[in-house]
Amino acid sequence: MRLRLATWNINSVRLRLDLVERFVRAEKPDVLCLQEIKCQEDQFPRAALEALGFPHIAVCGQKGYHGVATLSRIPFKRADRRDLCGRGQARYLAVALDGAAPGRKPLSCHNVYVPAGGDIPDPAINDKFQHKLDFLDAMTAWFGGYRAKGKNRMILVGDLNVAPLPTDVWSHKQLLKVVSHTPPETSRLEQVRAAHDWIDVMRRHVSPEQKLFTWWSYRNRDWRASNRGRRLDHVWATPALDGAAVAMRVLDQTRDWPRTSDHVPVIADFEID
Amino acid sequence: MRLRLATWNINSVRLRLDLVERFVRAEKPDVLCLQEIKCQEDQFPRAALEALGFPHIAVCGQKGYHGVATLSRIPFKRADRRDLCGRGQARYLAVALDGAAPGRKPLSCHNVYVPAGGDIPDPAINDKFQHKLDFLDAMTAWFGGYRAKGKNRMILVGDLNVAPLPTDVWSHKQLLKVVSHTPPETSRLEQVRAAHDWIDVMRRHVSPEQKLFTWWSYRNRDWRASNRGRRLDHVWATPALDGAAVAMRVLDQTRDWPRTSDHVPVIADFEID
DNA sequence: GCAGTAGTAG
DNA sequence: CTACTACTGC
Repeated sequence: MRLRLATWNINSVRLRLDLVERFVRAEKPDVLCLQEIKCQEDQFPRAALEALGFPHIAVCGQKGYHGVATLSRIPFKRADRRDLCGRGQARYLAVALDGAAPGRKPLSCHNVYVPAGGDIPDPAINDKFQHKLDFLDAMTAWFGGYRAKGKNRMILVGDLNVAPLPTDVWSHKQLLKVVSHTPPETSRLEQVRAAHDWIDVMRRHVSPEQKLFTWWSYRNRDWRASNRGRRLDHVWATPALDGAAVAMRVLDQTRDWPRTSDHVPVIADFEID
Repeated sequence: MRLRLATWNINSVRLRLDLVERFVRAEKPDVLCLQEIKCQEDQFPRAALEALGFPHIAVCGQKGYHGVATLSRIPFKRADRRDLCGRGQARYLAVALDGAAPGRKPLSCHNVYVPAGGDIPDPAINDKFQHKLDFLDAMTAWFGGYRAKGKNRMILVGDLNVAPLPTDVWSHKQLLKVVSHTPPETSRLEQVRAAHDWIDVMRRHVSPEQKLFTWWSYRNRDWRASNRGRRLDHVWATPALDGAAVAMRVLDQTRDWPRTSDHVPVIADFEID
């Protein structure tokens, strides 16, 4: 079957429910992973999103900040909300997409929101940066520990808050000392990736020599003209899914929608057997 | 000449500039008195309101709260910002409308925002209520002291935050202990009125037996059905203008406008010679 | 710049 | 319910 998966840091799902609806009606993803929902589970607009065609919804939320949710047209089980580095924050939600290929090999979807890391890239004086590095290390440990890692069919999506490649930022040189593109972050993200042999699906579809962004700050008034973006949102897949990712698109037109998120959605189409 | 004067507690002029424009284009007042502009003078949208046909603008503002402004199509002079009871708040602005009848008898317009008074109608335990009573007494002293009071042509408008008559509230009985309609307030407002022989222009046009409201709380979701309003906004004139107020209207349709103020405008037409 | 929080004010 | 003040976070 064809599976369309989308990820979007929505920056408050309650405030942008109308934009989620607009996006879903236009693109019809089968699975939609949201980050920064900024609400508790009981405040999540579940009914409206069910009505939009997602009967299966899992929410991992907290008050005011962070929070992730996975919406699905197809059934899933074992929604796993996990506090990966023990700070009591809602940043990781995994579901087993058993409805994607009933009776066949399992497929799981891991929705992640990595800490942004604050302003100063020094863990000694900025605990938020320390937390970000710790969280990335915890991801390495958690996913590295998955059994039979080479055979598992897994998709990891979300706002990883790191732009790993020089072409993932508008200026590699200017951003080397800016949180999201510093060597301690990019090297740790590479450790996360390598520990599980993750494939960077977006870069399978867009050459690493080409600039590719998913986030533009609200502070740039003309985001498209200045184009000071970063690729903070990612779609990864395990080697068992290599070749299954048949298409990928970054929906940057949503960045012009009224009162939108500073992140744009990323869509990946998988051909699952 | 015919002079159309309007008063409106706008509850943030910056947030509702579009509504002011809509009102002005529809009703074309010559003088518009705003209360609760909620900004300092340098934040006031002067250019936009000049472009709307008010070349003469006086602002008496403070940061965040209160504040009054008088906009005029016709020239005025001597804008008098006055702290009537010495608490450093922006609540009173008078202008001399010499352009209304050039070379003739003077005409002045006094724009007032009386303190709301808090929740508990007891000056001993609620200083905001004390302030309201003090402010009303200060108005009595200030206007009572105007020279040749019987001959002066003066108009006083604004949000006086008192509903003096039983028909100025939706339930006289239920509101007798609610700030805005308690005896200490209504008796003090009557002292203000009597000390200068002010005429209650609105009640010259609508019988005191008829309910008449200018404010409906945001908390009533269906304001028109429940109609739990109060007459907090007023238009007064000195006896020298008796008979000059040829028409009066309460613009309650604006209460249905999107994101509107909880107060509606009051328009009074004067035939000035 | 634009979310959320809390408190104050109306 | 809807303004404002601030603060925090991204």
